[in-house]
Amino acid sequence: MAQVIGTLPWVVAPPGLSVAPPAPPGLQVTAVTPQLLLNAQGQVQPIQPAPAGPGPSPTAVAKAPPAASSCPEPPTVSQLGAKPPAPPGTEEDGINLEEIREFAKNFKLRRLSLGLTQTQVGQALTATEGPAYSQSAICRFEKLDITPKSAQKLKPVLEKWLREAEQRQREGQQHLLEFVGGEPGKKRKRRTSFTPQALEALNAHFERNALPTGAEITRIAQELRYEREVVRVWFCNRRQTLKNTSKLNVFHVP
DNA sequence: AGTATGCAAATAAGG
DNA sequence: TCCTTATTTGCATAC
Repeated sequence: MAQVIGTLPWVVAPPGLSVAPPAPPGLQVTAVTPQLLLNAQGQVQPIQPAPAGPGPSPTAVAKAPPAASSCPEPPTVSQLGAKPPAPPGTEEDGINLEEIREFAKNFKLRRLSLGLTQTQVGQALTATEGPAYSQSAICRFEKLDITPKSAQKLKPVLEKWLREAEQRQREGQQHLLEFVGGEPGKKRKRRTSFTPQALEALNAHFERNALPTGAEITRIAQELRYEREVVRVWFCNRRQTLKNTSKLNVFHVP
């Protein structure tokens, strides 16, 4: 059977490594994130020409699609619980929902006892070997706003971390939020944030050709200064989004 | 300040 | 290798 943690080739990016931007002036390194301090990833971000307005106004993102958000979303744990017959022993695809619910509740309680925020837990998990999760993930887990499958995957990770965190507290609370363990670095690649300029360019390319060849993707990537893979995936996702939205519109003619 | 959440990157799985 | 489809997950920001 498939196992918990997937096997990702993405190497963990040790925080605090210096980027070597071969890029021209006006280089931008990943949008500043308030929640996570570590950026690393050593990814060269896109150049940022002259936007438009010299004004200091920060807000300038353009909303393209009107958004018809109602895709076939998978049911979350909490939703499943609201089903008619949901007596003791609720199970979904071999997953004990009750147990997960209980742990989620418990987890939150114990997290609070440790005096930690979701953000801190997320950071701790990120610093850890093994899978990393964000504040969002912790939040969703506690609320059970995730699929049973995801919850099942998260549970052991949180369980282990919590146990060790409590133990560390018990002993000298030396190193607050860190712990070693788990396998070698297997972490999800950090999510790329495209600049509005880059998105504009990407969309322009997409309009001309939604299915660029490998060579074209390479060119675009170089032009925009993003990893080729990132650009390739962008096109895949863009196609998917387009397909999904138009599919919806067929049945929803306003 | 923490937490919740919308949109969309990133990933998994089957060609 | 890279596509599609389905899904997981996180950045950014709203609350």
